[in-house]
Amino acid sequence: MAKLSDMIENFIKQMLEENDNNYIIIQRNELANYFRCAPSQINYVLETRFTYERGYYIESKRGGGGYVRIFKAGVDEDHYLSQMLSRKMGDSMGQQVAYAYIDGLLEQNILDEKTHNILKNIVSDKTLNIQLPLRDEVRANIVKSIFLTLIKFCHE
Amino acid sequence: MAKLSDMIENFIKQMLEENDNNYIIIQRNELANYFRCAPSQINYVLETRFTYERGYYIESKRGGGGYVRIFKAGVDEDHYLSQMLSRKMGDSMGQQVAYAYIDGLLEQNILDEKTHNILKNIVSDKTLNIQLPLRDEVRANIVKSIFLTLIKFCHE
DNA sequence: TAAAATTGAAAGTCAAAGAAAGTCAAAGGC
DNA sequence: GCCTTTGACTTTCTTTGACTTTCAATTTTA
Repeated sequence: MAKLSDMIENFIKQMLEENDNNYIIIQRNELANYFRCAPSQINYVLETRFTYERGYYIESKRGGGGYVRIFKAGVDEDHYLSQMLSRKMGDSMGQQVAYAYIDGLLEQNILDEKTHNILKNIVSDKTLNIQLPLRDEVRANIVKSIFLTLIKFCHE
Repeated sequence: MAKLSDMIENFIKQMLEENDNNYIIIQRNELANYFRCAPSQINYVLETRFTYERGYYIESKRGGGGYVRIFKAGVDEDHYLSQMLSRKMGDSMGQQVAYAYIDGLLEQNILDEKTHNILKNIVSDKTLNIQLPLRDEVRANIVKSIFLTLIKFCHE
């Protein structure tokens, strides 16, 4: 019965949707209290679901008056794609990171669900079943190729 | 007494029939418990009876809140896809052959132009820049994975 | 009274425990 | 001899809790 993380994820996403800004501010302990879970559970959700690759950015402050601020990347498709490409995408990429990038494309409404699914399966370890240094290199190439193709489509 | 595997197979098929969606979600351990068998028995049934050649697609997640999701293709309306699926694609595939398969998906209106483009770039020699016996094997896997995933989405 | 220490209120870190599912090889039945 | 069945072991994902760090406000102290 471990849907807690999913519930928290959806809760945060809904807050982001309903908000006029591209960010929300939460109190970690308050949210943990609301869901009756350990505060670190919130960190877990943020670390696994609201990553840079998925188009999110987290900022926080400790101590009195502390907070956690969650940003969601903007809606300019072209900009989003080239940002992702130019920053951080290395020559080697693990399965989870690749998944995150592709999830981000769905969340930004750049891909529909069908394509999203196809691409995730393509970059899975199961499909890319070759030796490990190579596998992650091919995967990085594939993900980059996806972003490149999408950028081309922006300019048509 | 019918074999256990057959009983489990029928049970799952019935669940699929009675469901409005083209998929069902089960807990592996729960089902194993229901049939009083080892959990891995469920895997055996899935591997031998719910293969993609027969028009099924399996998706699963481990850990807390884990599940197994079984999709059934709507075979009737999708002549093309089910034909391709039951036909064996080789374990190795050159660029041109892969292109042909992906072009076919566009012609059958199974893919839109954007996705079609992304996929063709993925299976290109340029993206898959590894040594040659391996390259064609990975490419074959990718193309198969595409068709496999499409099963999920071919219900009216 | 200004710097320094104290305190309490956040958030962060990390590792262990728990909860599924996957793998694989050996044993059992026809 | 090939399907089935089982069970031990592995891997992945989630949840929890104890401990740490940071910050601001307040209180002490020179």
